[in-house]
Amino acid sequence: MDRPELGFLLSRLMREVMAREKPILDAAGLEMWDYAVLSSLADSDAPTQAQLAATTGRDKTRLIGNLDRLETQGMVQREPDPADRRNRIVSLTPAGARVLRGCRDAIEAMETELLADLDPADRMAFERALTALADIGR
Amino acid sequence: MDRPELGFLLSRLMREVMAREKPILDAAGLEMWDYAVLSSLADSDAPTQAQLAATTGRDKTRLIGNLDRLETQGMVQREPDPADRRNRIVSLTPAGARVLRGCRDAIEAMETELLADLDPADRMAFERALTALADIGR
DNA sequence: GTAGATCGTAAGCACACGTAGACGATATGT
DNA sequence: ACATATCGTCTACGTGTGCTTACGATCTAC
Repeated sequence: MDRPELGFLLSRLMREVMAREKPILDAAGLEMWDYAVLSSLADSDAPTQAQLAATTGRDKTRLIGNLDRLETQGMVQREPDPADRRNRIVSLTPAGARVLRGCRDAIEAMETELLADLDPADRMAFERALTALADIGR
Repeated sequence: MDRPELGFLLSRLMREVMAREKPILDAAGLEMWDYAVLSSLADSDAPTQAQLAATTGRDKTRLIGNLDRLETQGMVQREPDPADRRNRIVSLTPAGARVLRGCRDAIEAMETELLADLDPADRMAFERALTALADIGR
């Protein structure tokens, strides 16, 4: 008997998660990538745009458009790096942090509901294993 | 402390899995989608193209090109459905099944290596939970 | 000071995607 | 019989994607 393949299971689950995230982000006026950027911004501090692109997995040149939009929406600000003025340091504004907080709460609630049917021990092992595996690609 | 988000963890892991699958599929001369089609073909029997598109998540019109290529490569055949001649029933040829078998073995080996560092109990719980979760979207 | 690398930005490219529209062949409802 | 719907196919469109190149500003090495 074949073990079902990791890739297929992951893509199916991913599609489901994204489908459930979309209405939440729509309500906040955010694209998927915007949210990824905001979220990554809240975790790492004072990243340059190149670092931000690397951590989010977004192309460096594509990131610019997202930042432009987020900046005009007042959720993000770009400041020159005093240490190296080629860099632009991106940071969350209070408004951006507030929007992000709302989305995160809603998404966390969605996720706990998604995982609710699992056996509690399996659920914790799942989160633990997933966290470990996601760090493999550094 | 925030629980890291499911979507981000999944996308990171997915990227890693796909990166490791790519050389295997390249060696077999298959695209990602080709493999998904072949694999789905091996599991469900006598699907029409519409059903195949639905189970793989591929767009109906995009699937046509993949089937064309796979058919000229002799891995797949399309036959009219005797019960409803509007349908075309897609099936694996022996050659297609052989190529698929090779890829599946290689990918399974890659996956066991990927999961090798997990605690055995966690690994089993992870697979169990992932399988259950992937079925949520039917 | 000069040469070379790096950062953010802009513009262009080729490609994959989903969607929609049309078409012939076929099936179904009345 | 006729109208309507479905299936596979093709074409066209708009969009998102990564990649490449170029540029000015800036830093680093020598």
